Amino acid sequence: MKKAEPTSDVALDQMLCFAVYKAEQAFNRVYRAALEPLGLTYPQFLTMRLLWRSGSSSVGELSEQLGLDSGTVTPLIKRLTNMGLVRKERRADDERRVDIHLTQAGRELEAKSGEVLRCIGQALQMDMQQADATLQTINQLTSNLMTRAANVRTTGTDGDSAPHASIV
Amino acid sequence: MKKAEPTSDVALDQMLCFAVYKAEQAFNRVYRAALEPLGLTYPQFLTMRLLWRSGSSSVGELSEQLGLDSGTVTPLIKRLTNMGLVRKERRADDERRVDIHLTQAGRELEAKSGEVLRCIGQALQMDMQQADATLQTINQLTSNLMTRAANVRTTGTDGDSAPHASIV
DNA sequence: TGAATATATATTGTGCGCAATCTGATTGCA
DNA sequence: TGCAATCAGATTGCGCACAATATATATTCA
Repeated sequence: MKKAEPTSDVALDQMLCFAVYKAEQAFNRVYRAALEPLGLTYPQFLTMRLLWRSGSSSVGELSEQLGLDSGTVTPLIKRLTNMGLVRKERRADDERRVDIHLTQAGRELEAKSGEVLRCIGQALQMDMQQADATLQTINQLTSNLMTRAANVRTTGTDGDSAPHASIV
Repeated sequence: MKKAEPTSDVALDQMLCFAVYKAEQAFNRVYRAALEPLGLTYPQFLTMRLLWRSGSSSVGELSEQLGLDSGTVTPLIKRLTNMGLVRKERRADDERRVDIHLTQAGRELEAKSGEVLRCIGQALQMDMQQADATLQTINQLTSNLMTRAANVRTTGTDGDSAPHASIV
């Protein structure tokens, strides 16, 4: 019986994790260029988009929607505050909460966001169908990973129930 | 004629960039758990995989294969060195180059990598077909983005050549 | 009421990731 | 030979991202 190979013979480019890793890099780089005129980073832009939709939101709501924890969001908000785009206000009826409000400058910045998305849309080079299909595919992947994220360690050596360790 | 909306009405979950962003997060979290016994981070694991394949490699080669610049790779290597997994050696025939060699401990760590990949494979919950299809889809996306990454700013207001700024 | 518990946010420490810059080695060419 | 241009790595500074912890407010319930 053949001993299981360590599979280090599979190149990075054939691994799904690496493909996602590079796709994220690629998006980030395109956004970096497109966002340069606004002076925002990509996570800052996502945060501003949430605020443009809602007007204001608590730190916790933003964290949850972005999938980030307070250790990431708190300093991000601090930078947006320093830029004069948002304002923090402790909620009266629950003083643990801190609401983030757009300032006038923050509201005005939305006008420039359309051009950013147009840039990215152009870089994407996909029609709606293809973009949507890609979206579905990636969401399926994420959904699978999140399901098992908690109980990854339950494996053991249960043979072939894991379909392929080679492309992971 | 309808004025172009800022499209902040599109939720993050419908945006392709955000889907990729979250997929990367998900992979990272699954890997974080699976790599805990090895004491490696995900980028460190990728680097070790390259070295397990090649035995040794220059900083530049590693950077290029990982798609990262020296500002990321140099300190990463330093940490692997401190862990005793690799060793740096200036190349004799070109003293600008620094080769990274596996140590004995570094070589021995490969034995544990199979279990990591088995973990991830299990978390993925996909058969080979599906995983490969997903890989192709994502690589196509990355490839599109990288093509236009350089000349993102060339847009102007050229109307509808960009298929959709809404899902970007 | 008052003490445990839970919740919301902030802080600290570590490790990516990248732009900009620096140093030293190599190459090219006048 | 000698000096500019180039190249390989390293350094610095900033901004995520997350685990662990701290702090302050709310809630629960004995």
